[in-house]
Amino acid sequence: MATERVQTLKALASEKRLMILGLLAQREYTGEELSSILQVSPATISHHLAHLSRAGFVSARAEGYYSIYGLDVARLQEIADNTLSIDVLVNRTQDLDTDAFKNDVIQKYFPDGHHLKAIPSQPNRRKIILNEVVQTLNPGRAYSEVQMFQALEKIYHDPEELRDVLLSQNLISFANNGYWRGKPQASSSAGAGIWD
Amino acid sequence: MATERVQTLKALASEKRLMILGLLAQREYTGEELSSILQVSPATISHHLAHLSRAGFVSARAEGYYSIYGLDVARLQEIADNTLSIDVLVNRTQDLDTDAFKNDVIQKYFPDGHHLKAIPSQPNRRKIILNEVVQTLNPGRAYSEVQMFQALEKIYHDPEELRDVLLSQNLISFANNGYWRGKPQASSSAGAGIWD
DNA sequence: ATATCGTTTAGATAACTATCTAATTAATTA
DNA sequence: TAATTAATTAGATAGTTATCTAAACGATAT
Repeated sequence: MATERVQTLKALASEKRLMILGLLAQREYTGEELSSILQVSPATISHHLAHLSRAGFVSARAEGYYSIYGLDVARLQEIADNTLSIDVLVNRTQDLDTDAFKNDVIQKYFPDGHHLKAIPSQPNRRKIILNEVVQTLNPGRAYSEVQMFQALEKIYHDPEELRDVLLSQNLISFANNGYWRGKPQASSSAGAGIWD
Repeated sequence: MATERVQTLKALASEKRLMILGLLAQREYTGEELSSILQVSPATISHHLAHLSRAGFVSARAEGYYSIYGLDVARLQEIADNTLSIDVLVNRTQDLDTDAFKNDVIQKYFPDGHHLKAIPSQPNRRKIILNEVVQTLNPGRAYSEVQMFQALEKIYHDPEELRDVLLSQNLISFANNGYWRGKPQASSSAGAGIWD
């Protein structure tokens, strides 16, 4: 079943029902009157009114064997204000996994979770994947040429290509004789022995 | 085909499409991203976006072989303000024949257009029919007992009953020795010879 | 009491909608 | 040029909805 807000909008998304609302906005009507005016059977009118009633737009009052229907004007305004506001729409996306696309891409390029199958050519995929690769590097230290090679070798069959791509995207940098994740760290007068 | 306003509301009356609107309210998305997040095929996303696009809520911009979709915030507000306002709803009832019920009743009780089949027992039908009967009387003159009998005899098989019912509903009155349609006319010193 | 009346419910059917897969298109990359 | 990619369109199917007729219901009228 659909959620309440969709049921509410579906109640409105019907020519006949909008006409009923328009009529009830002017005065109360019985079912048989609506049936004559809208040229549909009483059963169909009953169906439409039940729909509108469920959504809270109209209320019925019994009088003899008549049901007399009236419009709840405030409810209409409430819908216009609340159901279609940006805030409400945004709020209802909270349950969604907005990282789904990112995760799908990662899943596809790291089928086993560790080894990169290929470097994506499309910029959006490439950005996601390279960002994932760079997570495996330590941001606080320098990598020698060999160390970077060894680190990337675990991930990809062509470490040098991967390194060059990371460089070109400014995800790693080269400074003070070493590679760094992101921008180079403020060097504490680097010398021999910084390669742990 | 449904009217434009119904198409617009139908575009909104869908959980998936409301979610798309909620997402697009936050930033632009491509179709494939929406496909991942909402867990439906790209074809289905395309279908939903076409729907929203037709209703004017989203617009697409091509970038490479991507379509990048964005939300028209003003359009949402416009819908909330215009489609669901009482004034608009009332306006759209102008095309309806709001006398349809009355006409149906008249048709049913005057099958040949002239002779009243029966006096309805339900107040709403009775009111319509008696009002129709009284139209056949001249408002500017007095009717003698016999004249009233003759006038109603043309319409109904029991003129006396009809006359009494009209009297009880105050649709005719008795004053200055004669019957009048509605309230009695200011008599110009009535005497013999007023029975034309 | 019996019949009548407006409404509602049940059941059936036709029209519509959401969704998928497959084919097509337009653009990009190798 | 050939292969890949995202988007769209076409066609099929399952689920939903609008509408009708007929039956059931609750109240009124004869």
